[in-house]
Amino acid sequence: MRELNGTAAAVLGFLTTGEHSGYDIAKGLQSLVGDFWNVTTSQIYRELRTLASEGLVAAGPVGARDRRPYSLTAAGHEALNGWLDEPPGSDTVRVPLLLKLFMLFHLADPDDGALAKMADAYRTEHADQLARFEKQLAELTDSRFAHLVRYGVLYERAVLSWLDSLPWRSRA
Amino acid sequence: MRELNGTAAAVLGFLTTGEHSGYDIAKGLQSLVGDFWNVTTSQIYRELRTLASEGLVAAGPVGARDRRPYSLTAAGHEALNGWLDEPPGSDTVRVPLLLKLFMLFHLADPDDGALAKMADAYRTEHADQLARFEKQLAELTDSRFAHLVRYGVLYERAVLSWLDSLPWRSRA
DNA sequence: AAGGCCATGTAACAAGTTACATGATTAA
DNA sequence: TTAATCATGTAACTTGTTACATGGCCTT
Repeated sequence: MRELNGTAAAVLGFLTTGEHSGYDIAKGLQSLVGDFWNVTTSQIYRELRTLASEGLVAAGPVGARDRRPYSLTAAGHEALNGWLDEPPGSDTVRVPLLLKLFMLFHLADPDDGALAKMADAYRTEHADQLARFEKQLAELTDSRFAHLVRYGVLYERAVLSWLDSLPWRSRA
Repeated sequence: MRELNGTAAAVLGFLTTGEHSGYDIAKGLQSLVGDFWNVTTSQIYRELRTLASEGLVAAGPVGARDRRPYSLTAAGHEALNGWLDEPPGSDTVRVPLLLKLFMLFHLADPDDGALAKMADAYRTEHADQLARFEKQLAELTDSRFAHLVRYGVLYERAVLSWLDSLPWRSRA
C-alpha cells in the first residue's frame, strides 16, 4: 500500500461522512481545511481516479450532469488509518512578498512608496484572513477544532505585527 | 514578454551578481531565500533552459563536468525589472500537522500521547528554525534584509506559542 | 422557451520532487 | 591509486493550476 499524500488522505477523510461527488469533496475540503491545506478541484478528480484504481474508493453509478458519487472502501479506511499513524511532513511556506522585497533590496534602493504599497495590499489580505479566523473561532463549539483555528489567528497576528514594525509602513 | 514566475525571477536576480552555473544558482538561492521561497536544483535547470530560449539569459561555453555558466542579458534585466513592479501574489502555506490533527479529531478521539508526539517533533523543527533565524539576525548588518529575517522570527515564535497553548502538550 | 447560472468534470500546461548518471577532486 | 565525495546535470514522475466543455436547473 503506497504512502498517501495529504490531499488523497483528505479525500478519504471527507468520504468517511458518506458518498460524495468530486465536486462536493472539493467544495467541502476547501471550506473545511482550505486554510491550511490548499486543494483545487482538478486535483481531487485526479486523486479520485487513482484512489479508485487502487480500490481505496468505489465509484457509484453516474447521475445527472455526469455526477459520479464515490464512497470509501474498507481498504480505503485502512489506508487512512495508516496515514494517520505516520508523522506529518514539514511545512511548505512561500511568501512572494518576501522574495520580492529581497530582490528589491538586493538590486536597488527602492523608494518607500512602492514598498508601502506592497505592504498595504499584503496587510489587507492578512487582516481579512485574521477577521475570518476570529469569526470562526467565536462560532466554534468544539474546542479541538478551535485549536486549529487558533493557529491561524496567531499566524495572522504575527504577520500583522511584522508589518507594523516595518519602517516604511504607511499605516499605523 | 511572459509573466515570470517567482523562481525564474529569483534566478535572474541571482545572475545580477555575474555568471553562474545552475548548480551555483541553486545553492546560492537556497541559502539566500530558501527560508521563504523553496527551490530545488532541478527546477533551476528547467528555468534556465526556458529563460535561455526566451533570450533572458545566455549560456556560456561548457566547462569541466558539463558546467554551463549562464549570464543575464539586457532583456533579462528588463524582465526582472518588470517583475519587480508587479504586486506580489498570495502566500502558499501548507501545514501537514494541521491537516493530520483535523482528520484525527474528525475521525477518532485520539489519545494525548500520540498528539503530544506529533507536536513535539513539530516543536523541535520550529525551535531549531527559530534559532537559525535569530542567529542570522544577530549577524546581519543590513537592516533591510534584517526585516525579512524578523518575519521568520515572528512566525516561528507564533508557532511555538501556539504549541505551548495546546492542552495535550508534553513539554512546558 | 430562452438566457444565464451552477454543477460537474476533463484536458493541457506549469511547477515541484525524486531518483539517478557521470565526471572531477580530494583524502586515505 | 583507489575510494569517497562533491559538482553538475538530466529524466521521470507527481503535484498543482488554468482553461475550457457541457448539460441540467432556475428564473423570467
